[in-house]
Amino acid sequence: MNGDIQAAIKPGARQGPKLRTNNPERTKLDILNAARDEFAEHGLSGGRVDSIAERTQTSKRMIYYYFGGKLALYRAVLERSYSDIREAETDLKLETHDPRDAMVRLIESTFDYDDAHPNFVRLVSIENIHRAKNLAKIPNIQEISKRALETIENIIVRGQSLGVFRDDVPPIDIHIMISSFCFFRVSNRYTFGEIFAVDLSQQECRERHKKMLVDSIMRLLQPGASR
Amino acid sequence: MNGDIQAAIKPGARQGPKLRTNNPERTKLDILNAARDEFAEHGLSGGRVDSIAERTQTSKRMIYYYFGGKLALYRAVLERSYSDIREAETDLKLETHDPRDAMVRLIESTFDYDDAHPNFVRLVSIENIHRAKNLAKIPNIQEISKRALETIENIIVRGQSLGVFRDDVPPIDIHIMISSFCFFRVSNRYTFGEIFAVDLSQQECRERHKKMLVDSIMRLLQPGASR
Amino acid sequence: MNGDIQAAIKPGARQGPKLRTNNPERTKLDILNAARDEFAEHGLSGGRVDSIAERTQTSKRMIYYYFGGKLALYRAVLERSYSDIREAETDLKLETHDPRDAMVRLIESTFDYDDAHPNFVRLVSIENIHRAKNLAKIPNIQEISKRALETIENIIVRGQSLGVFRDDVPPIDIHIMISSFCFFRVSNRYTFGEIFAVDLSQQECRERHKKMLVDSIMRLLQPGASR
Amino acid sequence: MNGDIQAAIKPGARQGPKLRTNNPERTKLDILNAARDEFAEHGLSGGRVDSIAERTQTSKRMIYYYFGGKLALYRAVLERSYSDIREAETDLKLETHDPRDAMVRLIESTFDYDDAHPNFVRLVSIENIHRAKNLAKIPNIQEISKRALETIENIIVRGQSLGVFRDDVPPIDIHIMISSFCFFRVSNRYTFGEIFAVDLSQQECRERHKKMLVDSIMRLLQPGASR
DNA sequence: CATGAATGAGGATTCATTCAT
DNA sequence: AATGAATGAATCCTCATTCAT
Repeated sequence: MNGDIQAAIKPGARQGPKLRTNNPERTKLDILNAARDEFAEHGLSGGRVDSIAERTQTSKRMIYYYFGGKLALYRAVLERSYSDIREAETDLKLETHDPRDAMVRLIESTFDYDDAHPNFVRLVSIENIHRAKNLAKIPNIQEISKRALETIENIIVRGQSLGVFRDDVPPIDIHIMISSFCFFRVSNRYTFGEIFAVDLSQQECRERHKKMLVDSIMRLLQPGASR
Repeated sequence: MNGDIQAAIKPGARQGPKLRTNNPERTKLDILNAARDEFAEHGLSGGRVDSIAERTQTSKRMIYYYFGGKLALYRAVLERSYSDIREAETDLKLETHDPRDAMVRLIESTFDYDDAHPNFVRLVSIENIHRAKNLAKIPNIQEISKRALETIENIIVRGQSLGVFRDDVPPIDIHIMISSFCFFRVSNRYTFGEIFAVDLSQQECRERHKKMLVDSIMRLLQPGASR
Repeated sequence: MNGDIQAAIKPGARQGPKLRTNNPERTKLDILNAARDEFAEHGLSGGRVDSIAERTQTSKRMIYYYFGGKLALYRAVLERSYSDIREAETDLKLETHDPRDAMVRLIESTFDYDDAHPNFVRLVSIENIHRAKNLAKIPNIQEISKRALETIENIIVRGQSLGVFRDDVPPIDIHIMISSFCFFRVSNRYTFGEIFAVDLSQQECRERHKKMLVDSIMRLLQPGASR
Repeated sequence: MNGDIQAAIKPGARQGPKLRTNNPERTKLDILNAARDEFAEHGLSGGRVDSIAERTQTSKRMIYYYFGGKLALYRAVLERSYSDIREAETDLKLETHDPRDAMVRLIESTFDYDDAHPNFVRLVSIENIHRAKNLAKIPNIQEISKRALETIENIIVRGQSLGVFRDDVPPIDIHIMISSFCFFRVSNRYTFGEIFAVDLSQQECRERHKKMLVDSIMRLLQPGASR
């Protein structure tokens, strides 16, 4: 019916397959990594399925084949990002350390993780713009994350029984205190840097901030009269 | 596909102006407020010009007439949000207070501002996703914000000369310490709430957190041996 | 970011506007007629929005502008098709005729309408494949159609009171009897023609069938013993 | 966009065969039945190869393996549907009955067949939308169907020679008269039901209509003056 | 100062089909 | 005899923006 010019070049559409892996897991992971980068960079609405495809070794079609759609892919990215961080956390083995020492290590590793994973931080920011409604759809998300809180609880309780930590601060509040600083200096690096003409990503600043956070939390946990 | 015939669009009836103000300033402000809400809710890429128009008393055409386009409108929203917050800050008149008292007031007012203006927090998060490149386009943005840092510097310097504050912590680090917590508990309320099954917006939690932050910063500023 | 070959020719997309009417009603009607033909020809799922656009003086974009989507457009077509036929029916003015004469006229006009409007017949067939769920969404569809039944009821009741029609056949059954034949010989023209190697659309056949239907219904309505 | 992460497609798990029959004929029949249901429900363009595969015990790949493609499968479904009905017709053995009695039985069995096989009715409607061009491709389709007409011819000729049937109505017209009513009340059940708020599938209505059709055809065949 | 009508360019998704073993 | 993996080509739809008065 329309055998006219259909056969002519369609420049935008020539993102053919670059590699036929015949390896589903590898292909899926390839897509997942590409999607993580794209969504971290542009958000859910700003991320383009075409751009994700261009970042992969396969075609756009495979995104739909393996993930079903843009939203489902975003959710898969979110899920993996959260299991990645929890995996990193469980590797720490802090239960056996002296509580003060364990706390310092926990603070530093949290600091280092956010600093080393700006894309994770961006994804979490993005998900908060969406009021976490995609995170809520991920099964077992609370299970996955529970361990983070258990770790800090364990350290604080042990410190309290040794008398080195005060006992009127809930572990979750210490957690949010630590997280907020580690997260913010990565997430808000740009507006903060623009407004105050500083570069929060510099090595010198990073070390100073890490020390300050440790200092701040340790002082906060110290038993004795508040102001 | 549109599932309901009732929803069939009647363009002529829908996009017309609801009110002919003949008052340019009022119309512009109306648009600006609508845009702030829309962008805060959905981000820059997620925000829809149509939706903004629907939130106003005028038509979509007026957005282009007065602001030129979506991006320019977003920047206008950003600019106004930042001048709003700086205005709030200058109202405090902290220069005359006792330094410790001034610091407490500064912390509490920062806390209260973010808590009371979640849309501002959201806009800043969104702008960070865009790496603050729109903020950078706003003339005098550093001028506008400089005062915030001057205020905290003034308090700390006065405290140091009175010997009530230590002198090895840069004012900007205290600022980021305060900001990070105040901002994060609003910006990351959703993912945090989802993961740990808590509601950070509750009155009881708000008061506890405000006290903790004040306590934490005052301890941090206290002269004397760090751990 | 991708200022590469985006600007190159995209042959498939060059169905620009052929005419800028600045006349919404005319444009809408143009689309509606094109859609009627396309949907009648290929059904709802088989009909292509692109093809509809090609049949019009405007672009595909206007279909979405005025109707919202493919399904909504299909429903608009359906609605108009049904109001068209009811309009034709109300023009008959059969209430004043002798009942037998009125019945003959009603039968003949029903026969002629379906014969002259194969696209209407096709649309109704198509809508039945969809189990009339789109028809059900049209407001007042029963109101629109009620008159058809009232007409036949009026004729039969008058005939019964004059004793020329039997009174044990419900008007709606007479209606379905008439409709089924008029409709079927158009709707099933193709399979019937293929199987029995006849052409139901020929003038001679049409006249023979019309006479037979009138004869059949008049015999059916005749008072007196059934077999 | 897929609204539920649960629905994320696991292609490997979804498209695999559920049963390895090692029985080609059984597999083909399984596919054919699934295809009949799918095409009857959604038409040729609306029917999905994926959906057909899901209805079977095998994989989508087998459809191509055994039938070659969607269109060929549709034609196979059509062919089988038509041979099924002709098989039913030849079972009647009407040649030996009294003509009037045979005619009644023929009418009733036609009525019952369409009533009992709505999917056959739907397929025929669908094929008419396609102007029977697929039916035309089926070899021997006229041969297969010729018998239906021969049956009715045989009855009418015998009735005419006995003087119980008039001789000015062609057998094929009686056939279309019968078919149209039997077919229409199934094919157009939905639009008719929606418009007139009746349910043509109810038992009471079915019996009333069957009686009326028999009455109508017998009156039509009755020798004697037409109106 | 204001606007109703119109739209090009993209963007997400679906579908029948083929590849390679 | 059978299949898991992969895909080109549409196809529907959306979005910021401009035209013409």
